[in-house]
Amino acid sequence: MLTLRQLRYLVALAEHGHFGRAAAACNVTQPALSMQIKELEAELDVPLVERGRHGAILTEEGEALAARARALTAGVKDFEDFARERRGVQARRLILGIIPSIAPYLLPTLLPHLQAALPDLELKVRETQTHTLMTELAAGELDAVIAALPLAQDGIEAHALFDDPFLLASPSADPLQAKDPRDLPHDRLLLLEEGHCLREQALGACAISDLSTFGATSLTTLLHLVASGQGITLVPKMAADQIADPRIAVSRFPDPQPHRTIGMAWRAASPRTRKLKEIVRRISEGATA
Amino acid sequence: MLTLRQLRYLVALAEHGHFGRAAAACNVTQPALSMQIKELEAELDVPLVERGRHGAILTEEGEALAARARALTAGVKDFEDFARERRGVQARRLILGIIPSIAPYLLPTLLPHLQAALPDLELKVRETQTHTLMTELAAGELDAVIAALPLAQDGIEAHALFDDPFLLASPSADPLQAKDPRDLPHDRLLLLEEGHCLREQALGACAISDLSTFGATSLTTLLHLVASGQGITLVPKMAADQIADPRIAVSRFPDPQPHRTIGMAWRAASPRTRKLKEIVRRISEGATA
DNA sequence: TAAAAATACTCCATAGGTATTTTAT
DNA sequence: ATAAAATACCTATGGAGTATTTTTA
Repeated sequence: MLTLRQLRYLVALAEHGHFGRAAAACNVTQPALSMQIKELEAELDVPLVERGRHGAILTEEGEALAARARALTAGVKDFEDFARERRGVQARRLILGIIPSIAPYLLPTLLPHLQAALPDLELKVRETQTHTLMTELAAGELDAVIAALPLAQDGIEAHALFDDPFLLASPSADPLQAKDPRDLPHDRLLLLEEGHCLREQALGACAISDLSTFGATSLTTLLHLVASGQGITLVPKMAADQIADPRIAVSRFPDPQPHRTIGMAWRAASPRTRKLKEIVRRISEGATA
Repeated sequence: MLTLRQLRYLVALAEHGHFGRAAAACNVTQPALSMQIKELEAELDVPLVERGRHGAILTEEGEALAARARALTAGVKDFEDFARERRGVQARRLILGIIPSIAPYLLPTLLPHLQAALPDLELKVRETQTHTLMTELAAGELDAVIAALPLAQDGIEAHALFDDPFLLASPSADPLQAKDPRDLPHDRLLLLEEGHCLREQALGACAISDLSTFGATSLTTLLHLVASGQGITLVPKMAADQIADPRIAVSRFPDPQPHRTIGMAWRAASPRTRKLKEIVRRISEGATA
């Protein structure tokens, strides 16, 4: 008979790729975890992990099953939280994931606002790229994620918060007036590195399918490059509003302005759905006001 | 630490409302199940069940948690099936739920057709009302459900199969020509009893919010009543096509014809998604051809 | 007072720990 | 040669069984 323990261990193993470390993460010894994984493989009659000198790497089936196991353990977490919520001792802590291109601009206004409106809420924030955030959200490590839409996927629901238009940043020494984003000089366009959603969104706005130039690792770096005259880039309005460097010229595109929609996502089964919707309401009201 | 066993027992208890019978269903003794439920209550710190002379009835929290537990255990079942599917020994058995107002008309053509097209499929059919079917689907007791849309809900996805128009059945002795369904004489309208989706759909088509007349328990009974001149009713075309009784006059409504859309639903996490989509494709092609 | 669930207890399966061996690079 | 995982073996926990008591309608 399959047990939750086996699923938890599988998730840990997938996470760490190493029996010893996975075991440590579960507060058990390595043989204990090894045995349970072995047991799981026997029960399912599927090899889940390839053992090797450099730790454990999951087979294709192992990965697929680990993903499902993650969803299941997250579901169990929600089950427990739900019970806690019901008995009145609602979990005050809410762990929120935000992408780096929003966090520094949204949080300074958002945190005090939420703190005042929902004083019995202890917000914890984590900041990384969309992909990682969504994995962690699905695994129940985060309660909600704020990032650019679309975010909905299996078991995850997303709600729009506000639109964030893209502006054009160019060197003041050689300024460029924003017109049709599709007519921007590709060879001067600077972007973030692969994996940042901002890169994909900017490419989308410019109707470029691929650009093989080097990618910066942060928006700040990108703006430094623009300031020093190395090229132009697209900046979300939230970020553009805070540019103080006189060497950067910011210009608005004519309508229809290219933009991304920022939204918030959470597990559809989350027991905090009500509170999360409340937060969505407050943020989107705050944004339009 | 929460265990799957506890969730399974909770589901069984919710199902049977009786510790002894729930235990029997789990192939354990009554004290074993009692202890686990007690343990679960202690862990969650929530009373789940009210013990009484007439068995066990779940508290409000108990019901809510049992519903979640059902979804979780279904997820675990899917996890196991997924592994089986992966290792090639795909489950051939597929348990399909169909509502009574479709089954007798769809199955005779559908079953041979599917049998021929997918010979490695062993279909088992269960026939009850939509509500029961959807509960069983969510609990993993069924693999798919064919009923009138909308069926989508949390964790369940649904696809349209075909439209099924409503026709008007009236006594041949006193026939009524189908015109606007909203103009039908309410006092002559006969319907199924509460809980049958056909009743709600018919009421919807006629734009009636409520009708306090007695309800028949099956479409056949309903048609007998019409045949004997007791009133009129709406019949799905599938059923109407098979009416042989000369005492019943069937007439088609002018466009836009009132209709219901028949669809198929399954758990979004089902490992059989591919095969189920294949079935949807075959049925909807068969319907339009 | 009788059906249903809880308790008392005993037993055994199994998860986990420590020590050690095997494996793969 | 050495890190990593498997194996061997022991212990202890806890889940399940039988027998019995308590509860409640």
